[in-house]
Amino acid sequence: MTEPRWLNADERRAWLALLSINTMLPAALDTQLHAAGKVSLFDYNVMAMLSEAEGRFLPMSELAARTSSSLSRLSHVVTKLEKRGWLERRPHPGDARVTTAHLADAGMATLVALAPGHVEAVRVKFLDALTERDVADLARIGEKIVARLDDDHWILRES
Amino acid sequence: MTEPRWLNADERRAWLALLSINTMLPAALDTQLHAAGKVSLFDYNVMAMLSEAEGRFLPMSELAARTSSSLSRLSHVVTKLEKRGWLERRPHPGDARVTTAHLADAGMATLVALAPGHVEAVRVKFLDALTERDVADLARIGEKIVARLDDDHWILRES
DNA sequence: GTGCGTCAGTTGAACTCTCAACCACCTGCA
DNA sequence: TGCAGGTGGTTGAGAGTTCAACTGACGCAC
Repeated sequence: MTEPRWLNADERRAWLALLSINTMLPAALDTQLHAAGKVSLFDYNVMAMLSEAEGRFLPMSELAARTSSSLSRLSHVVTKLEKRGWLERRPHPGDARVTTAHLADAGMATLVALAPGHVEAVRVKFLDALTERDVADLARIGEKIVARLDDDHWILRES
Repeated sequence: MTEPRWLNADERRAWLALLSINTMLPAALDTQLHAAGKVSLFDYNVMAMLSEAEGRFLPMSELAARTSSSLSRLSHVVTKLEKRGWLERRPHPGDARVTTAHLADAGMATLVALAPGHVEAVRVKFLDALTERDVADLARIGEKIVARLDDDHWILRES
């Protein structure tokens, strides 16, 4: 039971800033998306990830990985989005354990309608505060943190 | 209605990384705190902010500002923590609209017991992935983002 | 081919958060 | 002095999230 290493000034600043961003940034983006189309940031992301996948579908577990969420959370949300006609669940032909989530045309249309406003909000609330250099640094540092939290996270697969 | 400015490669990397950190980091710290003492990261932070305040109390609105939360969310949580005997609400002598939240001795004891494990988790899950330089960069960039989201956020008051 | 451990996903209950409505009090101003 | 508007805070309902328990299906071992 050794004395814990408390945080130094920069560590504390970095941690407090991250903590604040963590609550304020999703809140701001949620507000914009909810006003524009009664959609949460998480809902949006689920659909965005599907829209970028080949064939616009993914197994539930892969979709959970790409949204950094639990399967349980995803399952509840997919049920909700399915009721709105934006998504569809289908059994996987090769493995009966697997369910795939497909982005329906109505979901794609919603996404297309929402995307410009959302991207603009991401810029206004976040990216516009930074220089090009900052953005590159943040990408690098952010990916280090992601790697620490999950060493084979999908966002590390490409780059 | 001009064409939206889509994200370039670094912007996309930075945004996706931040989004992932945003869901995974609180989840990891919540898990540790919940295992150690049935406390959420937000609960912990509420008590930590009070412990650092002079006299170990703050008006609800100031506490909300320091935890980047809504007054409503804070009020519910304070009610919960009050039931556990860790906090106490008191009326403000000078202004009857104001309620102050006081950290009780039992709350302070809980915090002291939890702090070493929590700080260690912050290091393991996050800071240890970074160099000194990274931490300084992140602090600087993070504070820029915070400023963009709330230009007189309390963490900007000191530095 | 039967049995056992694991994997993919779902569900319901308990808990948390958000949103809007509300109350009490303070402030300024006529 | 009295009332209009703003501030600080609480509450309840509804939406969302987590956790643990559960179902089926795969796959390998014998």
